[in-house]
Amino acid sequence: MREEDHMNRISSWEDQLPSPEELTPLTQTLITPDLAKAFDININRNPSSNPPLPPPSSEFIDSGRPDEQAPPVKRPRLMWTPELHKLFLDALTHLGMENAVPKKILQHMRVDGLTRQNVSSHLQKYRLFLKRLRGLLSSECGNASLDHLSASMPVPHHFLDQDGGLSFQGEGGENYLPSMPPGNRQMAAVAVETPAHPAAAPAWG
DNA sequence: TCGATAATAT
DNA sequence: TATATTATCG
Repeated sequence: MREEDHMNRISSWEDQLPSPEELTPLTQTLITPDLAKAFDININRNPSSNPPLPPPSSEFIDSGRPDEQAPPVKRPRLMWTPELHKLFLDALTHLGMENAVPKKILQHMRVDGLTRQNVSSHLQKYRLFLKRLRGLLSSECGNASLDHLSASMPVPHHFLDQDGGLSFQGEGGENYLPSMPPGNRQMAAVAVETPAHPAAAPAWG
């Protein structure tokens, strides 16, 4: 039940996806469908529609205990939902890759329950992703400008694949360009205990 | 203390 | 196997 509920949340963002043409053409020029395919860009799609944002927070971890044994609380595995990743990219876009340090990213995301290490880990994976991306790009077209570009700004994942592989896109018609929502960034990190997915398709990596 | 990288666990 | 978590180093 939990898994389905979770998957339902994911489906919502994709359900409200705008047209690919509405997205910034820059990424489409940068990342070709083949490239996206190379990274196995795929998202679980579910025939259900749920509200964009997941239910309230799980509020794991209670650090309101100065003394006593605090840390024996096992932190469930954090799952980086597309929404979380969007906030992550949003922070990166605003801060810039140069100033994109876990701490600042964490502060910018303002996600309850999210720790700096979570962001650090995700940032590590993301940088690894960009690294591979750059490698492929420079190897393909041998263009150095792409190298600078990907190094100076976060590369949004606006991949589109007709075969079913789809990438991340804005929820309500917004893309990953620097756009600060009014004040609706009250989001909580959701974590699931057990994967329950035998071969869960990776979100973007 | 923080950030980056490597190693480990699930 | 891929991912997040943990550990180690600068």
